[in-house]
Amino acid sequence: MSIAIKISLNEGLYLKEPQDSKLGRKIMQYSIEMIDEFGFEAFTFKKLAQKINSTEASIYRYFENKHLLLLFLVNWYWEWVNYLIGINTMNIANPKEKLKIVVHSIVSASKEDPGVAYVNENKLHNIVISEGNKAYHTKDVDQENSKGFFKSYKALATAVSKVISEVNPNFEYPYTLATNLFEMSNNHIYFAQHLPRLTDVAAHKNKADELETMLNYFVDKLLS
Amino acid sequence: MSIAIKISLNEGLYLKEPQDSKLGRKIMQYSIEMIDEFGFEAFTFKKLAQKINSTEASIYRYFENKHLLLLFLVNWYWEWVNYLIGINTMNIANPKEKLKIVVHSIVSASKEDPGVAYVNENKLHNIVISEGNKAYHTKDVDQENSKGFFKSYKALATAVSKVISEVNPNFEYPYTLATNLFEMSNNHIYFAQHLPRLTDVAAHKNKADELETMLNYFVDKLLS
DNA sequence: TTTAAAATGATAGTATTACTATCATAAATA
DNA sequence: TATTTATGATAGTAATACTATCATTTTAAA
Repeated sequence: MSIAIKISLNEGLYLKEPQDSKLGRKIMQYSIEMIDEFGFEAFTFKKLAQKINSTEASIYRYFENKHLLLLFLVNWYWEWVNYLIGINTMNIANPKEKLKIVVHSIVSASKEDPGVAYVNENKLHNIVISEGNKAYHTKDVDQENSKGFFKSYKALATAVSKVISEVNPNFEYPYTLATNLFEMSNNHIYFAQHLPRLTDVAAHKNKADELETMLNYFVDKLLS
Repeated sequence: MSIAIKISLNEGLYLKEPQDSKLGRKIMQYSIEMIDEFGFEAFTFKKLAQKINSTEASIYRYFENKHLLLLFLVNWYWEWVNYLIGINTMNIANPKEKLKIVVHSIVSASKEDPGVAYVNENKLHNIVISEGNKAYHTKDVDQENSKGFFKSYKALATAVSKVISEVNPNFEYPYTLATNLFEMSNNHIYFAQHLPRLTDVAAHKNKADELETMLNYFVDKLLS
């Protein structure tokens, strides 16, 4: 028996659901690899087409452009994290414990294997870390937002903010803290790797553990 | 009498110092205007050349490409904030008070007028908010970092982290908190404007004041 | 003031990017 | 088997991101 996970995303993000066809899944798999390897700026549909022995035209049948592909991938990751949080905190009554699990899920999502063959969660996580905020730092944010292209991120922020409010109902900034957890998580992994003077997370050791400890410290202090 | 402020930046950021010539200053002034208006992606040297009645070739004599121009502008802003912090906290003995002034300087830097005619600090601040992290989210970070292209940001982070450590010498994450203050400041202004579900800062009211209150709350809680 | 040097303008050209369009063929489905 | 549907092959276009060359203007030195 195998359980197939398919994450449903806003239909405006793609022209044709890539998860439903061989070519579509190849596009996902190899775009993740190539963006991770060469960076989003250097990534083009032409290069991707060559890599997977297809054509530019075929890829354009799935995604309007590479920005929407990035948005699709990033949304996929956010959905995945949200899904994980849901599973991992299921049946946990204690809010504090719940929030610890949330933090752990954010930091370690890429280590859990969902069994989606065409998504390398580790590489996708790297993309979210390095290129993720390009997904919403664009002149078209408002228009894209009105189409629901950031729904997954908002849903995730809302879910986490609820746990935060459970821990401390008087805390005035649950949404801020929620998004800040994601942003910090991404930023400080990136800083530790590339700009170590901007963080206290050491580059050498087990970054994820250190990051998790740090986030938990911030959370505890802020909600006490 | 007039005091001319000239912010010195890493020489690798430009081919020819733009602050020293009429054309150079025009490039700074109008690139700020155009990036703010149309966004970094849509901004090109060709369009800028047309705007200022110059040529692409001439602009390329000042900056290798638009990414380095962005880096230059963002560094300029970081230097400017650092300079302001230095001035504003001068002769303030109490660390807590000092840190409050630091926070205020970060949030309100763009409101202070340095008398640099060719830099609209307000628009530049918008650029830092919307496009700032593209400055260091690139495949060439490591190489650019080794050339000192992020020195200004690091210097700023170091300066703020020192004040943080003055307030609480036992706090283990002074650099993290310092950079987090900048990132939060930028993010939550942006969120309030474009993705309000991601923040507790209200879009309508005086965002800067609200943001400042929020940052002070975070700082106080974390350092208590 | 002349002269040389430096800065800018004018123009052209190239490889790449980001697409769109059309038609043929292969694969899946009814 | 017929017929949608998906993909491939190919071509073409406008814009981008440059580089190169030479003429002209501006500035600074002699």
